[in-house]
Amino acid sequence: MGQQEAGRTVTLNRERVLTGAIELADEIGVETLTIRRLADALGSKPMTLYSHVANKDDILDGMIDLVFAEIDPPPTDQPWRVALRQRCVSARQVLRRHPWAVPLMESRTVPGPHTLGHHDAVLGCLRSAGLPMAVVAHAYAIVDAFVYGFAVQEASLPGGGAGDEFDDVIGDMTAQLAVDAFPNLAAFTAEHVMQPGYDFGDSFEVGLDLVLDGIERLAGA
Amino acid sequence: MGQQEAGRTVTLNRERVLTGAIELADEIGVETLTIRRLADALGSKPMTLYSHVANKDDILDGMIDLVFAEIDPPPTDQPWRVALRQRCVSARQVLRRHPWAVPLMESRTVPGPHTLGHHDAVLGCLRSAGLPMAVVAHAYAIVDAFVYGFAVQEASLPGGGAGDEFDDVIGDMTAQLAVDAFPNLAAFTAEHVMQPGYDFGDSFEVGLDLVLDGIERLAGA
DNA sequence: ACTGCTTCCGTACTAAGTACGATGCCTGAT
DNA sequence: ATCAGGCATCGTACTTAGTACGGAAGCAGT
Repeated sequence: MGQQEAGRTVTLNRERVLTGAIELADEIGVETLTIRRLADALGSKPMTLYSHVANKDDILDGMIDLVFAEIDPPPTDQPWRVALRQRCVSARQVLRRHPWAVPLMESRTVPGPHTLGHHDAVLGCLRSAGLPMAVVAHAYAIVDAFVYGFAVQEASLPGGGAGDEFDDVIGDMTAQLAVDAFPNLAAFTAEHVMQPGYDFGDSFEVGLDLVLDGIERLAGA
Repeated sequence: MGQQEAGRTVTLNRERVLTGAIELADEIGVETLTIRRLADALGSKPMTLYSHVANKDDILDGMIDLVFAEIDPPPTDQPWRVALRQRCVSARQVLRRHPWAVPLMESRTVPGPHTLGHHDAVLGCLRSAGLPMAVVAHAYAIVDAFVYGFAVQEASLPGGGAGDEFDDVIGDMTAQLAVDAFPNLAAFTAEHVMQPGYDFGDSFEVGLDLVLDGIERLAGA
């Protein structure tokens, strides 16, 4: 069993298929992730994977579940705000590693065990703080909306973060028709985005704290 | 020219292809949206579409751009907070009509004219309010993160909103192993989600106002 | 009616998911 | 040591999807 090269070890199993799929998706994206390419990356053959997973959807579901497994749950020995903040920062890091994850979530409606466990932990964090259920519900929905939404925006940014081609794209765009047709966009780009030191990601913690402030205020009422 | 049935009118053009694609995607989702099915829906043939669009990616890009065109820009005769709120509510409605839109955005990096125009209008709303550029940047990033993220979550909810199958899914899940393994999730579901009158969507305006509060506070500093 | 353009579409090639059945290695019993 | 059974692996092939290519069909202007 096993294979000749590429994949390091012996027998394939579900776990190995899924982690391989995640690594491949990180490299080439989910759109271009195919069973054949995945099999190649694992040093295996397409049909072999089907002994360990039901079908491609099963792989996709499993990938999402493993992504949730990567997110640190909120620590239980901290006040809820601190704990929730930590898990959000962790979530953001994970989603940055796997930019395909949030969009994929839209189509997967059956949550896996790690996903459920993670949600359970977050709800536990909020519930044990004594917040009323209605506030817990709002808090979770709002905080995750922000985290997921920020992740989507970061994912759709050109470039991996280097900024070179990003500047090029924006530069070209600006030079063309943008200045006349889209004056605000042009000014914003020139006066802010193109300035040294600008980093879209800086808005994350600003927004997160702002959201947590709001939740806290909600809890007070 | 034209065709025998289905599609209403005569000659095909880019616009008709794109709106047809959007309608089809609303019905069957983007995943299952194929050139062949789209051609069928338009009463045409696969290859015919290629005289009006470059390829499938071009269709996808065009769909996203039309979605942005559907979102009402912030009214210019209102204070920024009111104006921004209105455009966010509009955006949320549009993204609810087109649940596939946000996930699709992740993979499209070339914005179309309507997209640029919309962004320009929102930036104009914030800039004309006299907010400093840094605040404008944070505000836009944070507000849109929330709007997009909320849309993704709503899209991944089971059921279209009827709630029947939603309850079934959750009910089954709860009944199984959930109560022991995921006590917080179980309690949350039983005590809150399953209660009559619960609507996930209610968190949107709560969150939106909370975010806008935060932005306002940011602007004050 | 003829030329040429625009629009359309029939055919066919390639990539991708995956059903089916065969092959070959490993284990435990003789 | 040999052999039967089982399981992981894979070769083949069918189906669906994107799309290149070249031809046909309707219309304008001469």
